[in-house]
Amino acid sequence: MKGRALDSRKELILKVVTDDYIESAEPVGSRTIARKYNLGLSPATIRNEMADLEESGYLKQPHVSAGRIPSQQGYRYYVDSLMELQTLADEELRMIKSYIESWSKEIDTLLQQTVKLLAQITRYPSIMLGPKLQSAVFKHIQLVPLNDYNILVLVVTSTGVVENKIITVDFPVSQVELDQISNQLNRKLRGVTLENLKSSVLNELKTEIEARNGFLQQAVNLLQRTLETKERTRIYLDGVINILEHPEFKEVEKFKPLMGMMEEEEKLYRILTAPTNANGLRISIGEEIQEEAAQDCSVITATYEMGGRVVGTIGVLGPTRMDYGHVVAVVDFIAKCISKLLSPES
Amino acid sequence: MKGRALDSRKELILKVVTDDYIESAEPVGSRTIARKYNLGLSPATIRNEMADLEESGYLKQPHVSAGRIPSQQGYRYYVDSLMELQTLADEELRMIKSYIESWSKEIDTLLQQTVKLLAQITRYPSIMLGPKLQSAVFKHIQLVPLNDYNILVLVVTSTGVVENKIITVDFPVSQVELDQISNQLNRKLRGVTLENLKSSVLNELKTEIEARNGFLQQAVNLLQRTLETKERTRIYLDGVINILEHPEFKEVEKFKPLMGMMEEEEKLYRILTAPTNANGLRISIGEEIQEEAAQDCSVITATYEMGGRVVGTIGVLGPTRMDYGHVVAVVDFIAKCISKLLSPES
DNA sequence: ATTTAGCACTCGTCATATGGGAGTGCTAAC
DNA sequence: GTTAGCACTCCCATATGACGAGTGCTAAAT
Repeated sequence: MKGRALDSRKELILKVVTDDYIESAEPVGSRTIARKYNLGLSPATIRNEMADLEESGYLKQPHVSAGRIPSQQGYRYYVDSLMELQTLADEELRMIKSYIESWSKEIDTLLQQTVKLLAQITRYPSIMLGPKLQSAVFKHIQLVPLNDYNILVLVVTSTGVVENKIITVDFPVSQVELDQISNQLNRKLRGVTLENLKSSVLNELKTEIEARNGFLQQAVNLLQRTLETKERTRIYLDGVINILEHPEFKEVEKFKPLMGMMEEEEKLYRILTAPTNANGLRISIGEEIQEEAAQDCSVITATYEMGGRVVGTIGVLGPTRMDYGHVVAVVDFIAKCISKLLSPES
Repeated sequence: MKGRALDSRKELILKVVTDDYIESAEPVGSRTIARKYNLGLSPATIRNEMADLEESGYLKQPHVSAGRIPSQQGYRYYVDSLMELQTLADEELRMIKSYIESWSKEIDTLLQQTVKLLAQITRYPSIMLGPKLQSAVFKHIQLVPLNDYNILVLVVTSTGVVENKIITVDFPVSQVELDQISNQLNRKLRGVTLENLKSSVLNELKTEIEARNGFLQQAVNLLQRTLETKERTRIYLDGVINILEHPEFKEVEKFKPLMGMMEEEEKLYRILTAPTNANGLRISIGEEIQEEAAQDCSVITATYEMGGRVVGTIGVLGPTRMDYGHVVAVVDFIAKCISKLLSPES
């Protein structure tokens, strides 16, 4: 009974119930449906259908004399087959346009602005993962001595991302020596992707220069250590306040676990990096999110690219009773915008 | 009547009322005081004193048949004259110690950890302002061409802080040319504080090299633009969830404006940079905070230093009914810790 | 003059009762 | 297969009243 495709009238009713519940946040009853949407069906018929839908797991009742609301399975069916993708409103396009026009070349600022924009348009908390280091192309390395035993390693990649790490060494190294090393490394490594760099190039380099140059050897080690310990890209979060607009969180106790989750980068990271399907879009509903605190939430994410490669994820968190049709369209569109902004052709 | 010093018995009662209210979050009545604290006074006497304290503005009543709670003026008097500074608990010292031992040399990570620690110990939301750029000492500049018209300007300061900015130029500049420029600038500027750099040194340099070198001229302009547009240091925030533990925020509507405020860096910045007194400690109560959304809150901040100069602020936000005696001690102590960590003597 | 006991009064809180309304399932008629 | 009718359930908003904590005031005690 579960999971079977529904006949078209049941689909219609499931769709109407879900649409209405998403809009009103109130359980929807047969009478409401008959009155509000002209389906040519009497409340009694609708009741029968709803009872069937409940039995097969698509709807549920908060309590016996209330209307129906979609179950997780119901939302899933809705999202997969029933939902109407919305087109962006003029106002929204206007906001996006003005955002694109005033984009910052500072990647950090740009990402911050992007996630703020997404939160503003969707009116849900929005989360974004910075671009993966791996897919960037090596551009420049600079070694700056801070004092005798501490060296600042700067790695610049093709899009202006700067990674920096402080490394402690056992013996003093002079500025001049460091400059030499930087220069040699720059010559050798320009144009290599960090991924390759990490996995193979550095090791080749190491054997190649074996014994030829003690300092260079050291420097390669430094670089390797830098890339290795650079654990995770920054996470951007904005619009947390938006979720408080929804009645399901009007009690603090409901909101608290979610707030806790959003303060743990670790958890946000896990949520955003769950596997996605081909086109990069992903919708996770309720328990599909592997996260205790978000059982009553849904997450919509899209991946974004940089020069044709997927490098990061942007997404929205909301109650399961979320405006899927709208948010999917927005997230998808904005992910495409950021991909364009990050892939320089000029 | 207002603001006059209180006689010792009134002080005692104001202190007891405030202490008790901070602990219980319930209005405190004369009977409670007489029973709980052995002051050798009858409830009636205490009532009379409380009536006086209310008349002169130190206490107020939520409603006529409830106990008293401190007014803003009452808290102010408490904080200035009555509060007992607590000493840190062993557990807290242990946490701080383990934090110091595992400190990260990445300044960004270090600040993140610090504010998390503060939030954990105080159980209030904690905010921290990154070190002001101005007081840092110039260490290194690097110009990296990203493509023909975009140049990444990297400025490294004495403590390993990296500022980066992308600058667009009108005509292509080659890597070699940029290297020359970087080198020259590095020679000239090493050891100068950014403050001096911004205000005078760069201008001197500009006139000095006038016409001698077109590129160098350009580069100085770049540097100037970089330092100018680097508007504000990053703000770190953690432990927002803690404030939800307090009954004054059990209704979402009370919490919402605060959440909104904490998502606006602009506002956090203003709160943290209000003027402080000599020793760097500041306690702002209720309306003393120039921020609509925080009228029922207090902020305790301390400044921290880097090589003897005040460079930033760290603080805690809580309800006016805040555990001042405890939080002041912790904030002060942690500010001193971070000052030590940031002022390298090794 | 100050302190205290006593007392009437206020007001918020909590538990209980009550009625209305929205919605259901079931049955019988269409 | 659909629908009208109806009894029934259960939430919710409102009213009610008892209770208790706390007050101010007055008068007596110190």
